[in-house]
Amino acid sequence: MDETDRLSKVFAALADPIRRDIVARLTEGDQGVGELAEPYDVSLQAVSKHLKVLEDAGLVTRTREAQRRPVHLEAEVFDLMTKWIERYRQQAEERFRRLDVLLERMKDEQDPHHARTTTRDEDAS
Amino acid sequence: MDETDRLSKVFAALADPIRRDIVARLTEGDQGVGELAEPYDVSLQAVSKHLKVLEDAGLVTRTREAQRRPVHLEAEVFDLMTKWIERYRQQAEERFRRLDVLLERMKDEQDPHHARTTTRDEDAS
DNA sequence: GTCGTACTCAACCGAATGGTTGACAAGCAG
DNA sequence: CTGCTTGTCAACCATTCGGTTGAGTACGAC
Repeated sequence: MDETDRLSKVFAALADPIRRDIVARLTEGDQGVGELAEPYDVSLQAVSKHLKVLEDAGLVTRTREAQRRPVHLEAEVFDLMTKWIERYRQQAEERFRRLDVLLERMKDEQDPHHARTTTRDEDAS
Repeated sequence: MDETDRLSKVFAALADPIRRDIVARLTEGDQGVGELAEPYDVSLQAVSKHLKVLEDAGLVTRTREAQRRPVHLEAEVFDLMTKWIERYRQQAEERFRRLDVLLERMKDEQDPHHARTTTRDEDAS
């Protein structure tokens, strides 16, 4: 499984509110499937499926401890997302910064053509 | 649309590799639908749909400029994700830090029961 | 061994997703 | 007005997704 694929699975896993909530609650410590399922108005099997999705995304691992199967959060995967987001956020912000500089320069030059249809997109191109 | 809903849509939008790539390319500047569609082996209509998903998630806005409809990246939405991720990442890391302290204390006390079946999950519970 | 606990697996179902093609709309260019 | 460009909308289709119920498995308690 390559990184693109992994990233897709992580984002898809966190697209579901129940799964996001499970991840949130797991930061408090490992929990069994039954405990995790309790707050939601769905069957235990449904939660078991959600956990499989989280596991496939690498967000969670499941071990065995007597009859219980404690679920453990693997927080390192967050890094993958954070890296992706930060990379493009920074690029986007850099672009906006350059745009601001450009606009500032245009203002300084007192450009008489400045009054023409100045849509944001035209400025940015 | 509440924040949970919004977050779900953003994550879902970025779960698709084509949509992630479009977002990445838009950091270079606004682009028309045709330009955006060119690299992918899917129809223009398919890309148009992808853009609608990104727009519904608030990641992108579409304006009109003659026949073209330039697509513009709204980088602020990244913040929503980053906040969510960071919150739980930090909680998770805090928990691991506490766990490390606990383990350290156990070691210091030279606990003679330490040799029993020591799975990672047991340690964490 | 038998019972209860804690789950998972399998089959099914309706809704959503990602793709297609075909028809339509909005705006220049002649 | 006609035609070309640039997209969108609508209908359809196969696959995936999130849920269900029912059966099965793994383990500890008795």
